[in-house]
Amino acid sequence: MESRYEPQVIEEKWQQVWADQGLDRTLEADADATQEARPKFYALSMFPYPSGTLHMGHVRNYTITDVVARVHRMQGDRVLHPMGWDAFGLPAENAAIDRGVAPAKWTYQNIAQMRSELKRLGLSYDWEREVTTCSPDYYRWTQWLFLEFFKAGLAYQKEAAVNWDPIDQTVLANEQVDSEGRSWRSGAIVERKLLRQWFLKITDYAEQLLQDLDKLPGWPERVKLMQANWIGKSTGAQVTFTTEAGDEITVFTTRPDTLWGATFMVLSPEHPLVPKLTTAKQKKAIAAYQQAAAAKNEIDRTAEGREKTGVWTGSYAINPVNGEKIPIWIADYVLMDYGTGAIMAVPAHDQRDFEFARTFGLPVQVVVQPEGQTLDGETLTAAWPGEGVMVNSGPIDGIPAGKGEGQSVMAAIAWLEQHGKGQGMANYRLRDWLISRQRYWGCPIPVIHCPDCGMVPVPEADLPVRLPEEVDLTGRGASPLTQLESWLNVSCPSCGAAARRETDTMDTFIDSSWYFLRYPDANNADQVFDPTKVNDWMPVDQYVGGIEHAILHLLYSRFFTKFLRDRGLINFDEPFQRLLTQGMVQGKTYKNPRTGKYVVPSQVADPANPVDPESGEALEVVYEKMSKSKYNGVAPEAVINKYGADTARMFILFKAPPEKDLEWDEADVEGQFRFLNRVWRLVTAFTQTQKDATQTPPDSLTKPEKDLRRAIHTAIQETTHDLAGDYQFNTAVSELMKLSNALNEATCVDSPVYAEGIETLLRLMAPFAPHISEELWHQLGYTDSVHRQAWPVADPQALVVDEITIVIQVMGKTRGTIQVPAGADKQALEDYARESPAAQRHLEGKEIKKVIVVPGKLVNFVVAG
RNA sequence: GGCGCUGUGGCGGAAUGGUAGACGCUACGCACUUAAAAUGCGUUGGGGGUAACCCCGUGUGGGUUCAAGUCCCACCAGCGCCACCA
Repeated sequence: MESRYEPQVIEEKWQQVWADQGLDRTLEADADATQEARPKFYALSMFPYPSGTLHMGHVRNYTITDVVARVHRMQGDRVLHPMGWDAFGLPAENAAIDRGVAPAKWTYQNIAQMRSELKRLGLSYDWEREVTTCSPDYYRWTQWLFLEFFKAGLAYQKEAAVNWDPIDQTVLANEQVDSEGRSWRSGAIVERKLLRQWFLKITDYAEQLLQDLDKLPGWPERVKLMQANWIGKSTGAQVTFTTEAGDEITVFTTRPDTLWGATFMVLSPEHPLVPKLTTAKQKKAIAAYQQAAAAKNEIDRTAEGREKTGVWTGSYAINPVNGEKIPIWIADYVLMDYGTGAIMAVPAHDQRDFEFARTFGLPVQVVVQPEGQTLDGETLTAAWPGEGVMVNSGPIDGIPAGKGEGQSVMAAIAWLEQHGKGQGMANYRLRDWLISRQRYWGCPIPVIHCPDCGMVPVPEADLPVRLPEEVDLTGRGASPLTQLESWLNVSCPSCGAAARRETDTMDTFIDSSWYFLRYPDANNADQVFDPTKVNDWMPVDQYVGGIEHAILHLLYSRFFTKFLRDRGLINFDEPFQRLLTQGMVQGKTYKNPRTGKYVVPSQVADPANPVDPESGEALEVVYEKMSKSKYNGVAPEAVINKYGADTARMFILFKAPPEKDLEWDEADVEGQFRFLNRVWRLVTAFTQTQKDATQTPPDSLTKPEKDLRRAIHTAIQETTHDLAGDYQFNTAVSELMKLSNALNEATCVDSPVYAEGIETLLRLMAPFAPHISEELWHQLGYTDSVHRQAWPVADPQALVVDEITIVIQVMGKTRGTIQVPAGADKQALEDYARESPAAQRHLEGKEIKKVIVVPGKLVNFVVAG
């Protein structure tokens, strides 16, 4: 009587057994001191925000990392594979506002829910190292790290613009402002308001963060490119202009060679020198322009497009290279927070400056003359940013002009430096990181404001600064922390005077910028971590997560790592050795192409030929990001209930390469379930006929045995290859299918080779489908876990073949194949090929000019005519 | 505007410069069944031929090579990131 594959039964059973046995507990470096030192492997998935339910994207992310962790365990590494919760953030506050549930309660309930869902996936986490960023045990050390930045002078306050909701009188996060610039809650047009904010000085690390991207060969190129773009280094020179009144205005330019063509200057409306430069006559106009610019939010500023606006200050500056007197304007196309907030305008060679000059009738001076043309400032219709020869440029006249580090730029920098008028330098687009949030559910910034001592850090012994849990959240007014007198009022740690706590909390990106450093020593109550343990486990060997974190999270984590290295806390400078950015999981939608509306799948009568039940129009089937409004979400719970976790895991790995988007298709899931059923029948049928699976293969094998053994060892070789380095889980799974097919077709079911095949299949399958592999492994009669078995190693002997297939080509076209002895040399191959019917057929009457022989592959005849 | 990535059957996708389409899904046919489901077997890029075989085919156009899905150049389409960045 054959048993049935019932994933629900065996999955629950084995999850319990593994938990009881502590199968997934991490092995520390000193755990097996008597044995040979084992290599460490740190496998990490980006930890989730506990929103309440698991979605398919999570399943994909964690399954990938789990397979990697399991393979490394079987290969003998000691593996760290932890999980935790990125638990601070807005949704908890929203839940509190909407439903009156305390953020902490809501968050911990969600964590419990998601943890139990995660456990049903059979992920091999060491749950004893779980971290939760909203727990005082964790954020105490977040605060401690903040103080390290503070001590190092890298945490500072300055005025910065925030999104201000004038109706609710509250600060909004960028995500709370819709595309039209309105508050998500009140619907009011969001204003910009200057408030004192905390920053981390990430710009100090701009150059290192850029340079060290080269140290990351295991990262996807595009992620590195995105980071490089974000850091945005440009090289050029800094030049100081002096006004008639003697004030200095410094500008940054990437084209110092065009200095001789600067005909005016433009300052950002917020530039501190503007009031001083403004003449009495211009005061009104300037003030009006500044006010208009300040009121504009980012949306308006970009929506305005190309139209150039600006006002003359009434003052002039002297161009340091030629002594010319040029007017100083203000305009909002010059940004205060890039470069110096001021530019020299070279309208002949910069399109923006050109447009500005034409709008306001300012002079245009050509200093780069392209070959074969004579540009004239009067008649120019667009700026010439290209190459040419320097003209009207005094000392650098006649030098070829190019972009970037071209000759003219180098010459100009050399001249500037020699005459003390400027110097070559680099500028970065990267800004300092604004980390303060005027919100409740976050890590409190551990600072006290004393009327006498000023800003005083909370002493280490007083950490953590606990986030009070008894608060009312309304979504209106300031953060509840600013109302909570019992919490707010403290005595100054330095002088004892009455003082007040800082009420801002930290950006949640801070919490996630160091969590990977906590896992190696997650329960340390005395230290942020034991450096020995962190230095042992770090860096993360394989990090897996969504591409949406390509810039911020990964950049911030790199910044933290470099900073902590500089503080002497750790001995490495990059946190993530290898990075895999997995693609999205998309759901199937039925979309009416005319109306753009989505139809509920249950209303589609014939899925093969979908029509709109209302209009009868044909629907198109498109895969898009899962969402309620598209009726295309698939809940992991439902899939596990129906097919089991093993099917879900296998399907997700097989359906697409990990970095590509994956189309969730029920029919394919069925197919995957069928495969596991085939394996089940294959192995259970085997255990009924074959008693001893442990026999060693005999010395001489029959042909079918040899063929099967080759299939087995090819599967080992290919699967191992697909799991090494560039993870190709989809082809690895297909290798498992091939091996299963080979065993199904094999005739030598009584041979020890067949038993070897069955065992190998289970071992190779264990990381992918851990439950069914374990169950069948035990059905073979073993009592130890399949997950504790060694990863199989391909036997080169088994891969040896007697005969190989050689391709016959004529003029590069394949004309047939021949079987030849495996050891045949070049000459023999050519001889066999000449005699082959395919060659005979196509060579008849032709003159052979050349024969290309690629041993093991092909013979190609090159003929005349 | 700048910088990148991707284009392969009905579909998802395989192919160290060397037999394009592995593996799977779908569809069709057959077997088993009273029937269905499940399962098993077969076919499944296009065209021609009874067959052996032949011709065409990896977004488009060129090139390199004995040989190109793969390398180079140009273009087209889709996607991503950055963007009044001096």
